[in-house]
Amino acid sequence: MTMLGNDALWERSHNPAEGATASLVDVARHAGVSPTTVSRFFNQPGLVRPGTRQRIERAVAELGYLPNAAARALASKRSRMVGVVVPTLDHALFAKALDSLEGRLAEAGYTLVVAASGFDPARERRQIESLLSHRIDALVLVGAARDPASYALLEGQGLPYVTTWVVDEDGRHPGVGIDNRAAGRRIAAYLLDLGHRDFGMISAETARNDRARQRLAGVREALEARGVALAPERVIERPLDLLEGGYAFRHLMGLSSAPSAVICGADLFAVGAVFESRKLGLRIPEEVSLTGFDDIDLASLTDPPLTTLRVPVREIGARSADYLLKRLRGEAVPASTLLEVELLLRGSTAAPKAKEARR
Amino acid sequence: MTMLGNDALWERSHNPAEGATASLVDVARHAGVSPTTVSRFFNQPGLVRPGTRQRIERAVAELGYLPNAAARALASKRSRMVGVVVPTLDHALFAKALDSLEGRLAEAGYTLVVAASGFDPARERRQIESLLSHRIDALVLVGAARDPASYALLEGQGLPYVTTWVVDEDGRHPGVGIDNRAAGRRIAAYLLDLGHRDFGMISAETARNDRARQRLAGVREALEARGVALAPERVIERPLDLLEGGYAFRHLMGLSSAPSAVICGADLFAVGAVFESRKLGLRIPEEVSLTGFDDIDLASLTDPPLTTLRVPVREIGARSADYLLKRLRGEAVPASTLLEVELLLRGSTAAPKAKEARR
DNA sequence: GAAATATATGAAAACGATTACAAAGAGGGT
DNA sequence: ACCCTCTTTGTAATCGTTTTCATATATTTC
Repeated sequence: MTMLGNDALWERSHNPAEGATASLVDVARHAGVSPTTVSRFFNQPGLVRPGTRQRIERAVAELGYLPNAAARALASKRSRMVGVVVPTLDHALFAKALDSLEGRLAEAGYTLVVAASGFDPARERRQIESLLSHRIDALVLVGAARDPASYALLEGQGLPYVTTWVVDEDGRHPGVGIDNRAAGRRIAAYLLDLGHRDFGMISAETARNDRARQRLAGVREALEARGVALAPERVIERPLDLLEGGYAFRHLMGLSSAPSAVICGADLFAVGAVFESRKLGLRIPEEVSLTGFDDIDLASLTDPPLTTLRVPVREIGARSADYLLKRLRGEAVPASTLLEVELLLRGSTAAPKAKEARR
Repeated sequence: MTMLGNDALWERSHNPAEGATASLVDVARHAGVSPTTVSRFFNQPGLVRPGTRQRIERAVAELGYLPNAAARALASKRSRMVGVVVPTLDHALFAKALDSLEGRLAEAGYTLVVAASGFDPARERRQIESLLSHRIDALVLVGAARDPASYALLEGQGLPYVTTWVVDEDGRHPGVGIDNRAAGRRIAAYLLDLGHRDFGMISAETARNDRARQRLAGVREALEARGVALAPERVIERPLDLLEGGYAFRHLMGLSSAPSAVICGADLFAVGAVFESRKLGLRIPEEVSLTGFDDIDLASLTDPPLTTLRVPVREIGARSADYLLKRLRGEAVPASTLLEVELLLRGSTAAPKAKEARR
């Protein structure tokens, strides 16, 4: 290790290769300017003269300087991090929404901090606390039903946040999503129009999932409006999973009077049901109509392809990001964004068999 | 708003409801102890007397105090955040691995910071810089192929990290994953043993994906070892997507001499191929054998179910977390963890048609 | 009951940025 | 030349913790 004596300043451990990460002060010294100027160089480069800018640039490169986000956050009270709490990452739709969310945020210089709640409100609250502790600048949540304490926390901090997948009916909380209840009504109405009167439904667990709850409620509403009942034993609630969809379908079709149409609260269930139908030797849609929800990739590939409601998942992520970014910039924003769901008519639905079409 | 004069200390804006988040100093004052003690209360509660502890507990509750992680990170040089850069979140396997990673880390009090690289090494490097800037305590990466500058950064900082899905052959980088090359050999050997000699392969884009590259290399090795060639036009590289698998399969089966076995570098391709086979009127495995890779949920549900190699995805996430947590605790850890892949023989493979079984 | 050892607490200096506020230089008008 | 304004740079306080190190208060020990 040769030492040439001409590098003037060597006050502390000034060795860049040492892993002793350089600080802004080191950069300033190296460039022969004040720390303030270096800070400006990063935050409002326009305010620093081109010549100075170059010297700083060089110092930064030579020292391999990386700003310390913690110090930054502490001093500026902005962390440039956005938090998100999803029920689970192990679900294509959440992951897809996250992907577009992350993309938009990264473009804007924000980093995404992720936590999973496992559909548990108490755990969600703890995750929110943890994120708040990290002083995130904004927060993305899924669904509207949660521990009131969670909302209290957010409002107490005045933190910008959005609820996604849903739009709060009372407009109390900003949201980017769809009207799950209306969507439920829509798919039920479609099947009613086809002539169906005997329904079964496969739903995610409504106790822990307000989207599922609303979809089910919408279906119920539409049926009741036409005087059709949906008996409790015709509604199967299961954890969201391909295989569970198959089991539930088998159960429904095994009832003494089997439904002529099965509404699934998620495509995953419906896909499972399609596979199961083959094992059962039941033809879809001839013997039973089947509908999904979400329009995952698979939905169009099954045999028959699924009639379903398309939920604009990536758009939910992107719009949530946009909403928060605008709020962070202090721009005005609509409280909520209601996205359209599209009814996709494919091969899994048809009029009920003649013998069933009463009335 | 009533004001009773008996709350002695009211020096600054001491209003908890105000959203003016209380600081540790506020808590200390409120509890009548020094900031040091409050800090201890959080970090080494054993060192503070039960009586004092209770007073602090109450002060914390009354003020709704949330520690400021930025300040904590700054002072302690530990952020309690772990970073991860995945190619994309829009892929069930990465999401699933992330889910188990997040779970393990959250248990241990660490928060997960997520970034996506879009399979672009330059973007990955930038994401790593951003994460380093946030002073993450550890980092999870996917795959082994990346901008050397990225590794330089990590080593320069002395940051604990793991590469996942792969295990570096030369042991230069700690890894938790499988031996993709050996897996490729394995599936090819199995098909060779069945008597196949005409192969096609559907692979993700090897230029951007070292896992795919290794799987392909493994297949090639096994074939060449038995004197079987894999012509370039028999290898289709496509973005990882269900539909692309179908297109590629159609293309392969349309070649003047179609392969008797198609090896897919991912189940997603294979599932797409199964759907496509139906459209083409090609029977699997009678007319063509098909294999997948990964064992996603769907793989066992298609008709026929897929012969594939099971990759222990959740275990990759969990073990990565364990590895990093141990390193963070300063415990000794094996440099790399090689996980087993399991060959699952299902219905999509069979001996080639007699006319083809030469030799 | 005094000395020695634990156990609990505190004072004050970091940590590495940002940000008012102040000051110095540059350019323009008269 | 002189004053004024605009641009560019610098000084010093601040953000909310952790962390030495020192000190005061219990608890043993003999």
